[in-house]
Amino acid sequence: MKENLKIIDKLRSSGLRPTKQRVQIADFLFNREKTFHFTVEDLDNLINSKNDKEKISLATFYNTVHAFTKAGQLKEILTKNNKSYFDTHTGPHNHFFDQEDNKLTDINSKEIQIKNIPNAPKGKSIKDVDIIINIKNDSQ
Amino acid sequence: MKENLKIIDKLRSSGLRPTKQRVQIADFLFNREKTFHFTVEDLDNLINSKNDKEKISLATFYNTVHAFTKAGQLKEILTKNNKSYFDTHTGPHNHFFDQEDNKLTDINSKEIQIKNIPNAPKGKSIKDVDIIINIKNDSQ
DNA sequence: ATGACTGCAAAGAATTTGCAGCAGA
DNA sequence: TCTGCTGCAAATTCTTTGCAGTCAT
Repeated sequence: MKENLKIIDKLRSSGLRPTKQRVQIADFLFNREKTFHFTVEDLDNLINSKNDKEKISLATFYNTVHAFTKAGQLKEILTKNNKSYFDTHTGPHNHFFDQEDNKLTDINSKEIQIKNIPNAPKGKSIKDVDIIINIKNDSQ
Repeated sequence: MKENLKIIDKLRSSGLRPTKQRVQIADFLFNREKTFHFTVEDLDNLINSKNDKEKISLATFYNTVHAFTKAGQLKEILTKNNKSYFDTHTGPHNHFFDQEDNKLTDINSKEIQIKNIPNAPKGKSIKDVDIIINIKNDSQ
């Protein structure tokens, strides 16, 4: 468990106590090369299928994922699926969403440019911009 | 009810029977100047508060709105609210979403340009692109 | 010790479904 | 008449909440 020191630091620096469950979730989410897109249900399945013994409860997945999101360690992504998707890649970038298998894929932020973003209405300011490119199988 | 002939035609041309409920909903949605953004709950409230007598059931609102969407008369819009929003404006355009009062506003399509839309992955093609500009009250 | 966190189960919100009866063609 | 549509209620799905017990500090 030596390699989890940085995970524990990551938790602490977000004001989160490094509980067994959070360390396990954070380890699963953040100790990987490629960015990872998931729903809470995915997390539940993927993590709890490993532990035959101590299952982490759904409520804890929700709590933890929201805590990570609020702390800026995860980013929530919109989809046409009316479900919450999260992304371990928190920098500015956009996504393909495949409505046939409900899968998200990163798009390199450099590739897309939006021009002429209009001003926000009076009294409002722009918080962020979500761009989703919906894709489907080629029509055969 | 003479003016509803075009509504009835609109329904028929989408393969929908012009039932009393659908005509009433379509009349409410499409006989207006400005585009209209709504959730099913909004529709229910707005339409059923008028009819004291015959309320349209929630299931019918869902059925009808989905039928209209499939027929291309409505467009579904993504928001950070994990709720289905619909828009009577079906042409290509984008939206502001105000997370403080959960309201959508149209952005004139001419204003925004996206450059360098990447190619879809192998075997996939782009269906459409959703752009949402999230706004909030000015920080005071 | 104290405050935060977890797990469970129940509640809640949005949406879908099954099906009997009704209504448009 | 016949098929599609409506309305109701129950069911589903995703998410949140309340709270007692547990754990980190």
